[in-house]
Amino acid sequence: MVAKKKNVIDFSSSLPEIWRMLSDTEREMLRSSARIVHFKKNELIYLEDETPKELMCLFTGKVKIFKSGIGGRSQIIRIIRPVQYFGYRAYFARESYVTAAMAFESCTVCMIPMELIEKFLRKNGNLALFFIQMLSLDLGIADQRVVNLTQKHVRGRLAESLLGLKDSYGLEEDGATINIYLAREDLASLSNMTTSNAIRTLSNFVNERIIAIDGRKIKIIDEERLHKISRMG
Amino acid sequence: MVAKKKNVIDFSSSLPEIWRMLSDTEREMLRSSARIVHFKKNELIYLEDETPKELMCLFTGKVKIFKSGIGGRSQIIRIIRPVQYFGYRAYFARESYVTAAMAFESCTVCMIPMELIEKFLRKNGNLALFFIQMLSLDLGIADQRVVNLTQKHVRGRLAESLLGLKDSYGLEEDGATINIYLAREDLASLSNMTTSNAIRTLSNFVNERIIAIDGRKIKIIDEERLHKISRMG
DNA sequence: GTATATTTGTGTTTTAGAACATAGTTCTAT
DNA sequence: ATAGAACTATGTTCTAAAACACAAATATAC
Repeated sequence: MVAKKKNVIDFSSSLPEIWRMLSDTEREMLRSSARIVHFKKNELIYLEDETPKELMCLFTGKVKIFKSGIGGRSQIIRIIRPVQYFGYRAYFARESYVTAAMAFESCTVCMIPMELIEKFLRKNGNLALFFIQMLSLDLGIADQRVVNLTQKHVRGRLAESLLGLKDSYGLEEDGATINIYLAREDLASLSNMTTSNAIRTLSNFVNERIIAIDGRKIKIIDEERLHKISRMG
Repeated sequence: MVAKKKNVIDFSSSLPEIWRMLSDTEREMLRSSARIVHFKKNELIYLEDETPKELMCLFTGKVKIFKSGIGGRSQIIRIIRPVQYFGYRAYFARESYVTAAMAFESCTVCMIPMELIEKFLRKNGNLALFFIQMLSLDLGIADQRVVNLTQKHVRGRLAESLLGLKDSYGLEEDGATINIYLAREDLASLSNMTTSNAIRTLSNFVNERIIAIDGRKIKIIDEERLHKISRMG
């Protein structure tokens, strides 16, 4: 039997920022306490109200971070792409998770005990700054999102989501199709609208030749128009 | 002439968390580079697109952090009370400010060069953790706010804002009147609604004996009802 | 491979809240 | 002290988007 892949993970390329900032001893500690976990499509990675214990780094796959709101209506807060870190905010805030995370598709995630990370960053100013910068960027995005979701109309919000998905997950070989396979319901939850409205507005975009649809696959035809619609709200 | 108050600021009580974590040398450096600035009611403290240079700590007064959204429609993102730090996120993210800050009322603010703070926290794990924790708490609040502002109805959002104002600024001696003097327009901007709707909904709350109004002063009569309205959306 | 569940699509109805209009009231500046 | 500006209040109209209803098309499980 061939050696399992998980034992020969190249952390230096998989955990780029963190790995680079550590000393040799720290790297060894990290290597021995990190674990790789696989999640199937639609599997939950962590749940609201759980106690955060590990820093997670998405190696492969796609993840959504979501919140269940009023009357259980759930809302996607952000999406994670390889190689991004997630799951650490609540630990640092000394809170339970206020969000949940689910695999959009089959995923591999590296889990590192948060105690270890906290220990490292107390000594390692660069690592501390790295986390401060990630949190600061996310907070800026969250502030922007408040304005976008509350002030833009349905078309603007959907256009913005499509552009955001393209930014996060890129395009397929044809240079136009967004590289994600997403249910209309998720697209709606990301854009803060009902599923009906996501479907309807998507159809409108097709009629206006801004996008093309093949099942769940979305091809961007007129990106400039999308930008304009997103900007105008 | 009497010595100016600003020269005898007691940093140990005014900058509680940060001061406590510093060494004597660091304290001396901070003392010599910090400056105290006074802002009059409605004066701008910093502007969108400016370059962030200083950590700010509100000693006295009340401050709003706001963003101008689609078509210049402005929205209050968060409010600051004494003694809270603000104005540092954009520096850490290596961005320009994406928000602006304005004094609700006459304020004193302590300004500390961010370069100094960054230098300190690279060496000082506790200080780094302090900023990480503040950012993590704010990010959690921002995520919650996205759901609240997009899913709750007007009544729920207004009830939530009133309770938030009470939490931030407390009550007056009567144990019921919220200790802030706020225009309806600001209350609307905080709750993501039009001024008309803020006024109308406030009137409804008065009719329902949940609150009482005397000009801009708001007295909470039935806090339990407010909580219920806020929770139900 | 077929049955069942889920997702997608579209038309219709309803409603919350924005937009607008106008008047009375309270600040604020000189 | 008074004029003008800004804020508060309330009624009316209009509209975007939610809610609902029901096919049709896919996906998933057994």
